[in-house]
Amino acid sequence: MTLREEHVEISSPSGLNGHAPAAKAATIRDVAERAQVSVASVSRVLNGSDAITETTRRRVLDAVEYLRYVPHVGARSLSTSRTDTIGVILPDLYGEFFSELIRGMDLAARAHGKHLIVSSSHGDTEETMAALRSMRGRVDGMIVLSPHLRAANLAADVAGRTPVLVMNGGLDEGGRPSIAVDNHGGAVAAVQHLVATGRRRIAHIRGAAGNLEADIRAEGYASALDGQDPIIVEGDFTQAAGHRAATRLMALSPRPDAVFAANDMMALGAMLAFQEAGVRCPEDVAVIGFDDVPLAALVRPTLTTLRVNIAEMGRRGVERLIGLVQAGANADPDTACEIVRPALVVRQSTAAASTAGSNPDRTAASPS
Amino acid sequence: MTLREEHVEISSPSGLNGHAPAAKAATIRDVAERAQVSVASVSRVLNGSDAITETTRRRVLDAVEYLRYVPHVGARSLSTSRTDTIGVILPDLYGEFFSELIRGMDLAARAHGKHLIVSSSHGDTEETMAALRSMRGRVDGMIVLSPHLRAANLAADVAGRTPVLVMNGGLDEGGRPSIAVDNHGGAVAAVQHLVATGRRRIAHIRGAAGNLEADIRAEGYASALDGQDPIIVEGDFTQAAGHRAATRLMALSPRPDAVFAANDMMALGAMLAFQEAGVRCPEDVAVIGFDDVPLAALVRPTLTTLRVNIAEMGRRGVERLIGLVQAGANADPDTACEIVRPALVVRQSTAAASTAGSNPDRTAASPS
DNA sequence: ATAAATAATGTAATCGGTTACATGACACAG
DNA sequence: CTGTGTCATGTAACCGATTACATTATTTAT
Repeated sequence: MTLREEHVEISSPSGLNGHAPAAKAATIRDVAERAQVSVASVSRVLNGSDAITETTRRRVLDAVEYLRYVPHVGARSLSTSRTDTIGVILPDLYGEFFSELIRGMDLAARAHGKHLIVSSSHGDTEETMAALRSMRGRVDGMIVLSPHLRAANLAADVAGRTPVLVMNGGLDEGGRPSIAVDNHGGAVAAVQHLVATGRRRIAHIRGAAGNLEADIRAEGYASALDGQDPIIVEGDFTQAAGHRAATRLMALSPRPDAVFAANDMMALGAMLAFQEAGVRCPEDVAVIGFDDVPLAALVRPTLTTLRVNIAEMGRRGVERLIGLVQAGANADPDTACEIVRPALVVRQSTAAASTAGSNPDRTAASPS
Repeated sequence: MTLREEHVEISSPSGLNGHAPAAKAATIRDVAERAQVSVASVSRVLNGSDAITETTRRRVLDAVEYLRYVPHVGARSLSTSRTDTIGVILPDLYGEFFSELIRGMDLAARAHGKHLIVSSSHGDTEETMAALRSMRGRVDGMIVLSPHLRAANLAADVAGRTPVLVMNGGLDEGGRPSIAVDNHGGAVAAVQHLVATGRRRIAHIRGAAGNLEADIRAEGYASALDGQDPIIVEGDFTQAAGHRAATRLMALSPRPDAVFAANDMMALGAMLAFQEAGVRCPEDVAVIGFDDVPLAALVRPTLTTLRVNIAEMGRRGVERLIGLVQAGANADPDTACEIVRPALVVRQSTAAASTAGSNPDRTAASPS
């Protein structure tokens, strides 16, 4: 006991609501002192682990309440070497894809009492590494999204002991735990759908060069063409690129009667370009996208696409990572690559040249 | 010096890349030992504060590199009582509004070397408080978005010493540092624009009841009507609500010749409903939204709306909060309410019944 | 009644940084 | 050659939790 007087605190004049004035944050020792117990007991009550008398528990909880005590996270993490935080490194934060992903991750994280640190790297490999380094030690595990295979693997390296879950769309992860969309299968399904609805000249607007998912989708497209020669134009996943690509496709003769765009935004851009040029969709040209962003159901004609349940994927990612963290240095390294299979969602944009109708099948909330 | 032998480390057989085997994470003491300096010097080098010989600096940095040393964040935060992390509590994570906001915040955070913890509360006041409590001590400051005035104020209370920046759309923040959209001014501008383009029966589709921003926009609408009686139908910010509301408006006679929806998603829903019913936009009815989500420029007719630079708002928020954190218990409490004025973006949906054309004035990138 | 087992609580070491203060080295003036 | 000031570095206390182990109280067995 120090020299400080020990008498019971006189309820402060301003303490009308029964709270301490608290000029400085209370520590576990303050709580212990006020509850007349040891710091060990306080810790035990707060972590619900050991056997504790009901009396003690009450006393501690009252003191906690009165002092508005919140454990110091840093101190806790210092002794437990856990942070209850997981880091997410994204190539970008723009667009509905990432917002959906974060939503799913947040859901899972909350459910497990974890916190989420997000950071974007603007697609730059070097920045990805920087983000990673700065997160190291701050999180119990990380989820890294990168369109480049190399970046993701480097990441897992730099991370050292920190578990890393890779989500970069590549299936071949060299034994790293990962989750990936079946881009190949999705592309094949898209082409087959177009073929099945009678299309014969199917073009592809591909994603950014060097982007792993773009490559795989393009490859899937080419492999599914039944005899027809591939018609591929470059894109970069933006709506503007889709617009430009469609313009180039219209200049071809014979003009393609179907377009498989590597993502929805490009598909939308293409649809607008066709519309502006008086080329009717789906009558003259069918359009199919990839992702099923909410927008796909809001445009007219509504867009046929391959649905990836993005939020669900984010949820799974977090859950999987938490598993990895708990496994720790255990055996059973969970080295699997989980594959998410996109589902074909047929809407108006690929109708067989005679169907119409209105079926706004999804809605999107927006706040403010 | 302990009993452990002190001889120079034999370069490990696996250390081909010049790195330590590192079975456990290196501490500052390991670095000090390897660099043959004291922990104080290591700390000084790493924090760049004090005077340090070039020789020492090199030795330390080499050791850091070799051991892949990363300071333990918890320990650091324990002694400095800083976390270099800021928390963001959102009512929801759904939709483009929040994704844009987070994007802007991330940008600013990175620029200042801060980390971002995000969490959503699903609009529930109780959950907002829970999120807040669990973040307390984990962050240096928080940004709280809440559509309910009460929640935001409670939040600032619960936070205790942690600085809180409120962004809830309410202008009257009782002296709390805040950033808010000028919802009233925006609504007035919307109505005035409709009046100026010759509309005479202007209806309003309002946002969710109890939502502060919805209330203010509705109030602004009513106040700007020049003599005309208000025509207000309920909504909840979703596209589906806009659709339903428009259906009800079409049943009125005489039918309104203009609709001001409290956000873009409802405006889009309304436009679709009109379109399906054969009511032409803008010829028969003008539609104006609020927010300027990327989608607004992608639909046909393109949507006139009030642009709020959401990402910029997020950036400002973080910057402002960092200011608050640095000010600390200083005087000059920075109690201002910063106001963001939305800008009218005129597009096709409010053309004066004779204009047409194609002007896809914005594009949106999407990744995968 | 006493020993042994069990339950509840307390004491103090520990985690890994930062930093006030102490110490040592060195230069230069006298 | 000594004293003094400056600069670089080292020592050790401290931040606030957790938890192994020690201690005390309580129950049960004999």
